[in-house]
Amino acid sequence: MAEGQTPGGGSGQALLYLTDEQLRQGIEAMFFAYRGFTADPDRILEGLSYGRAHHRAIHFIHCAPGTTVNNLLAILGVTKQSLNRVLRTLIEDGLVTSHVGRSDKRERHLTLTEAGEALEQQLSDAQRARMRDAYRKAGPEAVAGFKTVLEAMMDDDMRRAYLALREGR
Amino acid sequence: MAEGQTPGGGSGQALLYLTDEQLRQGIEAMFFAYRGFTADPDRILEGLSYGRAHHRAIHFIHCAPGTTVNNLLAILGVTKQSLNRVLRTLIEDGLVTSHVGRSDKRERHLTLTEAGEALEQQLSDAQRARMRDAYRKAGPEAVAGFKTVLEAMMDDDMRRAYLALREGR
DNA sequence: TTGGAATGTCAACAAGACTGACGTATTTTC
DNA sequence: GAAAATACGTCAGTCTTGTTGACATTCCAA
Repeated sequence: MAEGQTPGGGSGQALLYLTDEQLRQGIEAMFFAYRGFTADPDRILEGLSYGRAHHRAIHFIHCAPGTTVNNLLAILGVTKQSLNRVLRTLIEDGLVTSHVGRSDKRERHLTLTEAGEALEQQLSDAQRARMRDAYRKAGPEAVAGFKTVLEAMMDDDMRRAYLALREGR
Repeated sequence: MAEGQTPGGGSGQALLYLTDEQLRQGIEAMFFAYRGFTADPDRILEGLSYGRAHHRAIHFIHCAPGTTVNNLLAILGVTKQSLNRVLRTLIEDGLVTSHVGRSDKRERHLTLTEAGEALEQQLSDAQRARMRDAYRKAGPEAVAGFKTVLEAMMDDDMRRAYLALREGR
């Protein structure tokens, strides 16, 4: 507890960006930015009877078509009961299809239907538009720094999942 | 819809960081990083009967002691009824005090008690520790870029609230 | 002084997370 | 071939945290 005000512990100058005050600002920036980050898709989903949970499922099924339920579970970090509620409505509404696996018939492979892809596009366009504006305002060097810090902030297994998704494309 | 793959529209090279794929990566990085960001405080609060909402209230009351309920409402972006439930438990448990305003008796001014400050320290230390590690790994230039992008990602009124908090200190 | 606006409280409800228990099909292991 | 493990679905119940609606108090201005 009571971490020092100058965490470097004597190296001075170069570590000014690690003061408690700087860190607190970063924490608040993260909080407010995340609100903006989710605001646009939330607005779109409001009208339909879907929520953020549906958005996340749709996003990752789009990224990894044919993924299994278990896979999705690991990425989203929720329980299967929780995911199942979401998936059931998406399948009922014809946005997602579930196919029994060929090699392993216990698995269900999830894919977006045409309607599902359309909604994904709509949500993704809105979120990317904000992201693009932010990136453009900030410039390429800032964006590189942004990603570096975010990556360092993840838990180890989340970073693995993140990097795996990048490679998969 | 169907935003182009190279959004610059001809400028080529310099705008490669604005491709849909780059933006998508940023979106996912944001998602995974936010999970890490909240993981440590969540773990601490798990044992106590508090959640993330309590953490947020405590954080901002700590930053602006004596703030009113309405003020807090604007920052947190929830309904007053929702905030009230959280505040009630915090007051009952002796972590927050609520004083009737002197000039305007409708207002309640909120402050952390000693116990409240202690919990704030504990939560904040945990969150800062992760932030500090991430910052240290990433280096000062990356951190500057990180903040620039986050700030550009906020809604206008959120950015105002964020900057106001920075100035207030 | 009276009526409207602002501040905050109480009650009821919904979304979405969680745990725990159970059932079924399939695969793997001994 | 029988037993254990895996993948998935479901039912039931709880918790946090958001919502709306109704209401009390206080302030201010017509």
